[in-house]
Amino acid sequence: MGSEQCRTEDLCDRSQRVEPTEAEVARDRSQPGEPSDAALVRDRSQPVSIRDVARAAGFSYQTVSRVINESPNVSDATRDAVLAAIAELRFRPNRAARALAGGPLQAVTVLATSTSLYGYAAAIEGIEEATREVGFAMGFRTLKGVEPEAMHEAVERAIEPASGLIVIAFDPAGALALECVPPEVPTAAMIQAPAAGLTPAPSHVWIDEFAAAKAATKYLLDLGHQTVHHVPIPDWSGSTPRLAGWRAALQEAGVQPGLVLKGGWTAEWGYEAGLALAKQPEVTAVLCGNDEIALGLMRAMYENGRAIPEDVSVIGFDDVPYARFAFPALTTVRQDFKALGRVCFARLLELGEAGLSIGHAETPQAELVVRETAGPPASATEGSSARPPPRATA
Amino acid sequence: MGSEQCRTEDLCDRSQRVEPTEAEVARDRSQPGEPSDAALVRDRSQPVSIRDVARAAGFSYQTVSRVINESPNVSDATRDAVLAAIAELRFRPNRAARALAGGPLQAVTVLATSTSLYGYAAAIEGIEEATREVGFAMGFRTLKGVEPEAMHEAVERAIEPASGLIVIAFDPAGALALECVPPEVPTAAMIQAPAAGLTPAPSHVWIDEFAAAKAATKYLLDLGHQTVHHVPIPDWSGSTPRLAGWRAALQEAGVQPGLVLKGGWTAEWGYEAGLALAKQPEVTAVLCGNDEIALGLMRAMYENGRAIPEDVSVIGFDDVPYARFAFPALTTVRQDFKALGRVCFARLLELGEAGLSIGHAETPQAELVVRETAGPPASATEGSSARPPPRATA
DNA sequence: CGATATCCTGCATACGTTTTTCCAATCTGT
DNA sequence: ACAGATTGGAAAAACGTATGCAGGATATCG
Repeated sequence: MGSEQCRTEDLCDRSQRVEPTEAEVARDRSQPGEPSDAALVRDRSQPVSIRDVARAAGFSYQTVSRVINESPNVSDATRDAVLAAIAELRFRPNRAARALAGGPLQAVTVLATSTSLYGYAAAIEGIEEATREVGFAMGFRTLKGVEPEAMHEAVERAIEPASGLIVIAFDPAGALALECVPPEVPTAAMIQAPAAGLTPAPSHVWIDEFAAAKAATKYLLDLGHQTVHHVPIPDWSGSTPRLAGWRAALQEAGVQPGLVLKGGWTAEWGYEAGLALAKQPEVTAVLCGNDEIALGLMRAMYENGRAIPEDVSVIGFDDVPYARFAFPALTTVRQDFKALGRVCFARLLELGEAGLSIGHAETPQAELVVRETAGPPASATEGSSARPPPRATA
Repeated sequence: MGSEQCRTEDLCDRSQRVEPTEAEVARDRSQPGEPSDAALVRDRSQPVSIRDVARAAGFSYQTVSRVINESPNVSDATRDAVLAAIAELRFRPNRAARALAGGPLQAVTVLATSTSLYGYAAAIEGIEEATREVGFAMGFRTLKGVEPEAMHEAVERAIEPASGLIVIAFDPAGALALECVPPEVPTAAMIQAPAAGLTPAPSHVWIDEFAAAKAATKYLLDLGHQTVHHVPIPDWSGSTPRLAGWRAALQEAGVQPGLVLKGGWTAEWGYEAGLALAKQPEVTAVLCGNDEIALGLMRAMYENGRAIPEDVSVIGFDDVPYARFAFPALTTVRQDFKALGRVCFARLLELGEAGLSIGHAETPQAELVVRETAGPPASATEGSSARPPPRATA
C-alpha cells in the first residue's frame, strides 16, 4: 500500500516537473533535438535512467553519474539530493551501459567443471551470496567437455567487459583454464594448494588440505592401524594435497605406505576401488579423496562382507550434507567451501579499483569430524567378524 | 587448407587496403574527427570490434552487423567475406553493446532457491549446457533469505536488458518469484505441476510427478503393504504433485491413507520423520518426497532397530547420484532435471524473436528405479527380524 | 575588497552495437 | 531500351553511462 502510494506520488512529481519544461526535456534527453514525446515512450522494463534521476534532483546527469561512482568532487548537499532522487525513482544503473562505457567491475563469471559436485556447488553458493551483497551480477560457465586445446578459446568466451573471473581450479580442467586467462582480466581462483616453492598469487585461495589429510591419516594410525590406504581424487600433477598429507603422515610414523588406488570424483570410482581393496584382508583403513568415493567404497566393502568400521575404517573428505546420515555415519574432514567461495570473491574485489568489500571473509580451516566409520582395527580387539551386510538377500 | 589460403589472402588484402587510408580509418572509427592513433590503443581484452571486421572485409561496419544478425539483405559474397573476416580476427560481439542497443536476447538469469540441492544443481547444469550451445551467457541469482515482501525487489534486480529469466519454481520461494516477474520480461519456468484447471503457460515445464508418485505408491501396495506413509517435500498450497499422486494411488486401491509427516528438503527432515515413524510397528512402507529425506529416514529406522527393507520399505524421489550407493541401495523415482533444464531453456528461446533453437529438448519422464529398499512386508513372509544395524556399538 | 586557489558542475565525447532511413545499383518485364 | 521494382549497402541516430576538460561558484588569504 505504502509503496503503491509512493509510486503515485512519483508519477505526479515527475509529470509536474516535466510538463512545463518540455524544451528542457528535449535538450536533456539527447543533444540534438528530438521528438518531444520521448518521455511517453519510457515504459519499458528499465524505465528510469540517470537522466530521469538528474531531472528529479535538479542536476545534470553527469553529476548523478559522479554520485553513483563516488567521485570525491560532489558536495554533500548535491549527493544527498541525488541519492534521494535515486531512492525515490528506484533507479538502478544499467549494467550493459556501465560496462560499455568502461565502468568499474560489476560482475563475476565463475568458471568451473561442474555445478552438481558438492564442493563446487557449495563454493558457487558462497560466491553468489557475496556478489549479492555488493550488487554484482554472477555469471557461470562450465568447462565440461572442453578439450585442452580448446581451453583458451573457452576461457576467452567467458570474458566480458567490466566483469571479473573466478576459476574453481580444484581439478585439472580448472587449473588449465586458470592458466589460459589473459593477465589483464581481474581473476581470483580457488585452488587445491599453492605451487611448491612459488609465492602464491594473492588472489588465490585454498584450504590447507595437506594438514587435514595428514591429521586424518594420523588419526587412523593412532587407532592402531598398521597402515592406511588411499583413494585419491583426480589430479594432473601426480599428487594432490590430500595425497601428499596422507603420505607425509605415513612417513612421519615410519610406516610402510598403503596402496594408492585409481581416483575419480564420484562414488563409482570409490566403488571400484572398494572392490579391489575388499579382496585384501590386510586392508583395514582407507582415507578417501572425498565423501562420494568413501560412500561408494563403503558399499563395495559391505557387498564383500567387510564390516565398517569393524573390518575396515573409512574416512572421507568434504563432509557432504548426507555424510552424517550415511550408514554408518561417515567420519570425514569437513571443508567449508561456501566460506572459501566468499573469501575468493573478496580477493577479487580487492583486485578491482572499486572500494568495495564484503564482511566475514576468513579462509576456513578443515576439520576432522569424527563419526562412525573409523575405529580400531579388528586385530586390536578380536578376530574379524565379517558379518554379512543387512540385505534382503541375506 | 582452402580456408587457410583464404585467410592469408584476407590478411594481405587488409594491410594493403588499410595502410594508405589512414584518414579513412579515423573517419570510420568515430563520426567526428579523432586522434588518428586510435588504432594503437586497441590492445584491450576485447580488442576487435565490428569496425575492425568491416575494415578487414572491405565493407562498412553496418554491413557486418547485418551479417551477424542474419539480415536477408546481404549478398552471399559479402556475407562470406565478412564471415571470413570475423573468423580471421576472432571477433566476438560485445554483449554489453548489443544489450544497450536493444539487440536480441543473449543471456539468461536463473533464479533459484539453492545451488546445492541436487534437483537445482542438475537443472542449472542442463541450462548452462544449453546456453553454451547458442552462445548465451548464463547468470545466476539466489532467492535465499529473501522475505516475501522483498521478492518483487529481488526479482527486479535480477532483470537485465537483453536477458531472459528462468525461474526454478519447485518451492514456495521460487513460485512467488515467478509471480513477481513483470510480464514483459521473457521468462520460462520449471514448476512442480501446472495449476489445476488452468491451461499452463507454454514456457512452463514440469515432470509428471503425480503419475510417478502414484506408480511408486502402487508398487509398494502391490508388494503387499497395507498402506503407505508419506514424508513430503515443502510446499505452500497444501499439497505437492508427489503427495497428490500418493494419495490418488491409495484411494484407487481403496486403502486407508497412511500418515503425512512434516516435510522439508534435507535429510534432517527425513531423520526426524523417521524417528516418529520408527516407533509405530504398523508402519511398513514410506514414500519419501526426495532422496535426502529417504536417506535420513533410513538412518532413523536403522537406529531404532527397524531393518530396511525387511521391516520397512522406503522409496525416494529424484535418484541422486549416491542413491545407488546408499546401503541398502535406494529404490527411487528418477527425474532427469538436467534434461528438464534444457527443455526449459528451449522454451525461453522460443519466446524470443531470435530464430535460435537447441537440439534434443524433450520433456523427460519420471521412472521408478527399483533397487533394494523396497520389498514385501514382513507379514507377507514371516515375523519381523528387527536385526540390529551393523554398527560399532552393536 | 580583490585575487587566487579550490571545489563543484556542466559540456562534449566515447564505448560497440542495432536499427531506421535512404540512396544507388541491379534486375525484370515489356 | 526504358520505367519500375527490387535489392545491396551506407549514413546516422540512438541505447545509458563514464570521464577529461573547462568554466563557474565559493572559500581563503593577503
